[in-house]
Amino acid sequence: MSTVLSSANIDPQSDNLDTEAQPNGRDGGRAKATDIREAIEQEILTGLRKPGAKLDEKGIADRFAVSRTPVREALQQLATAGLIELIPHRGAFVRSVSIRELIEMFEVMAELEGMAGRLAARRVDADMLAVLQKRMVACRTAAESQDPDAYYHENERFHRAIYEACGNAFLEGEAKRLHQRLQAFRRLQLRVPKRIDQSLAEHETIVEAIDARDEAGCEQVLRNHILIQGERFADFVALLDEPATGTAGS
Amino acid sequence: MSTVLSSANIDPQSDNLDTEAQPNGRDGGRAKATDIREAIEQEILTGLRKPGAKLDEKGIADRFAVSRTPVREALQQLATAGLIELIPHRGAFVRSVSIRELIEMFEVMAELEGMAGRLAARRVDADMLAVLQKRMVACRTAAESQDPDAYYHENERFHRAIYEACGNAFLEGEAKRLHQRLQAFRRLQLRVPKRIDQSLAEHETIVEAIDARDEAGCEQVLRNHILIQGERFADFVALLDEPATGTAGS
DNA sequence: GTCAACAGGATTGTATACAATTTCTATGAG
DNA sequence: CTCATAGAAATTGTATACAATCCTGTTGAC
Repeated sequence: MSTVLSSANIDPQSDNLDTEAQPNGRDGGRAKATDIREAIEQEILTGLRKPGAKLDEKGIADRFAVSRTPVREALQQLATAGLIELIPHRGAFVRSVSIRELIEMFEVMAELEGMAGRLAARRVDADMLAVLQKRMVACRTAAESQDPDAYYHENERFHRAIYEACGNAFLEGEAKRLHQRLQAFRRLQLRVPKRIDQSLAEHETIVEAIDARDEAGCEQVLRNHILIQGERFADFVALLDEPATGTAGS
Repeated sequence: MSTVLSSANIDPQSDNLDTEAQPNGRDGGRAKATDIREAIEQEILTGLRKPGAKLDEKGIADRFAVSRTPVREALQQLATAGLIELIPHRGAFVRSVSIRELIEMFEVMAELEGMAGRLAARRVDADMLAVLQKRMVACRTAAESQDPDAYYHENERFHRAIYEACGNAFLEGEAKRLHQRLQAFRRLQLRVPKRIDQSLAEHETIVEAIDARDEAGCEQVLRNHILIQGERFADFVALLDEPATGTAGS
């Protein structure tokens, strides 16, 4: 199975992660299946629930003060989305993402992003271009503030703007889905010192290419923009390797 | 909402499509949630269940001789996969695919296929190449038999072989998923008279490109190979237009 | 001391019961 | 005759109960 990121068996993780982890706002809207799905999804993507960790139905049900029924529906959805694995009669487990699979995902992401950029360069109108430029400026501001989290956020919005500009709603959906799936890793990746400056420079090049209606150029830059993240990330994990690695047995 | 393919309101479709439509084989293995999902999925993809048609929980449950619980789980999965739409307190409906969305999906499919071809040309080994050639020959045999269904089947296997040869398991999964999603439309598309011959010729070009390790060439041919299907299909529906079109209001 | 077999407990999968919401139908006003 | 409204029937969403399966700890044979 090769190396795996971020092990489970660190903490039994009693599944009542927090007593305060109530759904949305006060109990105004009782937790529906969708709320539960989103909550757990977020916990997985942010790394709160570690790969390999088991998701206890009863525990989650108790935490949200509902029965197991809506919890199971949420788990079904998460399984179809590929975030967890549902083993019959054994339970639900956060899927372990191997380095290999992660690189593969970045490879596909790069292709989709490149495609979105190419289409955006072909189809963008004045309004959309203005939005993109605005998002890019926001990225620059965030970068200057030297706050990785702020940049992370603006970077997110910038890329989503590109998806939206591509004029292909289906592609937009697929790209957002995969983007979200990778978000936890992308975040880590931005810690690398000079990466933010480089990322920002690439953003500028991307917007210029779209402005110039340079389809091939935009595709190329955008694709590399993502691929670099994948490679950098691979380097990153190759460096630590031991610490948080190896789920079952290294 | 623009034009939509294949309307629902043709037949109440009493949801007991068939009394004989029992699950797998005899009742040896009782119908689990997965079986139900696959059965319904197939019914949707083959066009048996038409876009907009409602999926009655109780009806399906009765048909498979189970309670509503596993049926609901199956529906959840299908909703996440994008095949049906789950409207709260209203029920599950087969998603209507607009022509626009369909073209968008073909556009993405073309990109993924092109990518798979490019990677296959880069990474293929002797064994995989042999498999591809074998699949291609099988396509030729089927084409010569003038049997659209036979060709459809072999065509399916040929494309899956390319996905498997690309060396990116994640891409392979995504491509197969989308491919399956489009299978119903692809099938229709092959009815066009000379399309099979042309498709076969393209297959031969693709294998040659992979054999020659011509990444760019293979990507190009494969991408067009899919895009043509999308365009042809758009032409196709534009032709009929009226007959089986328009779900809510034209 | 090690390993296999078995019983008990715990957890998942399914069925049934009930609550919440929507849709259909009938009634009556305008 | 049309439309709005109220109530009944049907359907979805959730909770609870039960069945099937798996995990754990103990016992006993070798």
